Amino acid sequence: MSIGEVAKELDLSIDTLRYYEKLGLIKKVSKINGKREYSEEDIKNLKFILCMKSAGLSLKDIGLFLKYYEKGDDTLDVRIDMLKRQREILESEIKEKNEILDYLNYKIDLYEKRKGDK
Amino acid sequence: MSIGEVAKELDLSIDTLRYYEKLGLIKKVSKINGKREYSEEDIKNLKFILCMKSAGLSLKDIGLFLKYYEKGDDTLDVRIDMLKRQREILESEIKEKNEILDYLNYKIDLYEKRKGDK
DNA sequence: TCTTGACCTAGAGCAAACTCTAGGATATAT
DNA sequence: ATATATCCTAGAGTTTGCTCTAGGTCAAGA
Repeated sequence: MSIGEVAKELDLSIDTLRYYEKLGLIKKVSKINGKREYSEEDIKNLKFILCMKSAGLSLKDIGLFLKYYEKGDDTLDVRIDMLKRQREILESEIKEKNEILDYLNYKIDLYEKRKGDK
Repeated sequence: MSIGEVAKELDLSIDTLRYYEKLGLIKKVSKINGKREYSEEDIKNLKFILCMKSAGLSLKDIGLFLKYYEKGDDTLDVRIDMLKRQREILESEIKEKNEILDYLNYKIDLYEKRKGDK
């Protein structure tokens, strides 16, 4: 898959794909005729990165995690810790966002009522 | 309340408080002896800003919202729109984060099982 | 043949949201 | 009287995560 196709598929910019590679989040993508050709493996890894990103990890932490991952099972504990810590963050974010959602709903209600009053 | 007290109370840095003021998110805080003295009103406004921030609005958008707010009821519609748009964003964020949470749980489970296997 | 489109590199630039620095004032405790 | 803590301003610097620029290669279609 060419970089343009991957970008479309994953909804990233071409620049971002090259940027992640430069940061070392994915290995150097193999090239054909000087052009990147992404393997299924590459795409799987990119999807994982996006997932971790949605979980709220910074690119730096994702890189760290992946480095541990490459070291194999010796690093299972560290990785579990990272995931658990992130899970806590995620849980409190969800909780907070739900509260804010309630507040927004309350506020919208209030405004709509006031609109009707005029 | 002094700036230091407010910072502690709202869990912001002193710099951030001055920064928000400089951006015009809150009015110039009155000063006693050249030192800021925050009123209850100021604190209420700061809390509102933090709330909007948690809802995911940028400082710029918060400033915009507050500007509309000051203009009074003529701007109700715009403000309702902003809040509704933000509500949608928030809802999809919550949904996504819940999915990621499921994934994290799955992943952690997997890892813990593997740990037991060794 | 010419030109269009997709790709390449290295490095500069950008927006957001802080955070820090330098240099200084003031007030309270010892 | 001196040291410590807290505050002040203006403006520079930082971090994150891109995004854009300049200058160039290469293959395919009109």
